[in-house]
Amino acid sequence: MTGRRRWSTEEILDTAAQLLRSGDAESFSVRKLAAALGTDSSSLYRHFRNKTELLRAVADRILLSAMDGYRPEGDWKQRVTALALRVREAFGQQPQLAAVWGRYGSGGAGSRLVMEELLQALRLSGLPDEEIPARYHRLVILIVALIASEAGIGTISPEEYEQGMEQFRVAVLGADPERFPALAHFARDIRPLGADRRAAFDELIAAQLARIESQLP
Amino acid sequence: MTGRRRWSTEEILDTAAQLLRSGDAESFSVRKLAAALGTDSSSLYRHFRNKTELLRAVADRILLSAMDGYRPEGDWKQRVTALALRVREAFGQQPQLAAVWGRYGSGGAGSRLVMEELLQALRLSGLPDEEIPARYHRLVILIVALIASEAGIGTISPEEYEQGMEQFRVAVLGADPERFPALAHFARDIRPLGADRRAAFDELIAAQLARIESQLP
DNA sequence: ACCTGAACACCGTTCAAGT
DNA sequence: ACCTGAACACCGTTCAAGT
Repeated sequence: MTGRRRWSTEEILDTAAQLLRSGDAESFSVRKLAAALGTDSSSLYRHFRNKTELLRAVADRILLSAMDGYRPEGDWKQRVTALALRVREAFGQQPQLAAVWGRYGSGGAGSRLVMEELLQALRLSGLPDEEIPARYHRLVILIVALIASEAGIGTISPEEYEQGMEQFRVAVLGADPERFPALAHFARDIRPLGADRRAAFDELIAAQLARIESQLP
Repeated sequence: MTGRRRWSTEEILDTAAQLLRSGDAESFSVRKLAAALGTDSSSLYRHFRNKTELLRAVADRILLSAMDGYRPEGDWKQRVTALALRVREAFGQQPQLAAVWGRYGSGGAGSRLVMEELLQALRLSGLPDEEIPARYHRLVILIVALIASEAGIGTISPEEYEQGMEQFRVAVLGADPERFPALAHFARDIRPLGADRRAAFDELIAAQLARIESQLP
């Protein structure tokens, strides 16, 4: 409408982040982003090689915002826990970005901040330097997998969620006690995959940190 | 070509599984499945409400095949570990089904077998019955998250993988030692998210089992 | 009663042609 | 030098019309 106009990469990322934050984020597309910018989708391919590269850049900003105002506090275990929770929290608001991050990583300024803090915390644990990269790697795998998995469940549409719960109930509550004695016995207490994620997150991280601690020289 | 023909749900699932197993599985679509069956995609909507329901049914068969020939062996920890590895192995061949499973679960005969075996193993641990559902839930979250996350990384296209590695290397190897001392120090030993998944899987499960053990009454 | 063709409302990405 | 329109090659899903 206003004629041609050059968009900076920054403006594009901002608009994308905004679009993803808004309610209908489930159906983000390059075409919708272009429409929000008042241009055609083809113009965006000057700034990004493909949709993944664009989303990775936005995911990195989530990490950046997660680290905003961060101050390390407490012992190494508290620092790792606080860091993991911050990242989880930040992606909890943007579940589809969490999925991108889980698959491709982000590889920008935000991920550098997170990596640095996690490594610094581990260095305080008393682990010898040679053992830190492997422990670091496992912690990253754990944290990323838990956050991306939770986010994936968080973007299920209500109809699909209901379909899933229906089948879950049939499988669990309808289990024949002869063939599935344990399942029948616990049926009423078995929770679906999306339940109690925060508690499970805390506990699974704590277990891994306890494991590291128990193996200190 | 042979004129009209009624497809059983079984035949559809078989063909879908076969299609997903074959090389170009990355781009599975309802239309391609219909083409493989020699019919139109619209016919399939008589058997499934939507694509997710279809894929969930196929994912359940993966669990069924994972449990094929399974015999529990060893103590409870060995049983949990063996079970988790079997499921991981089965989905390793079908990564896009792992993604569906991680998001929606399967809720069929296969998932019932897995739930039963996991609960039976936990019952042998010595945990009191009241504590079993919560521990079970955490283990499921952990196992599902790790398998789905690994599978997600496994379906990245070579070009996208290379793009990601490029940015990863820049972020890690290019870290300024002043601002990122720990990252710069460990740069050469930091691995990408997809590396050493099997070892990380084993170790993260083991940590959780050790945690349960340490909290036995 | 069952199946199908055609359509609807979308995608990501490319590239010749325009200004 | 930059942007755009139009096209390519797809999607999942619905439903009137056919047999």
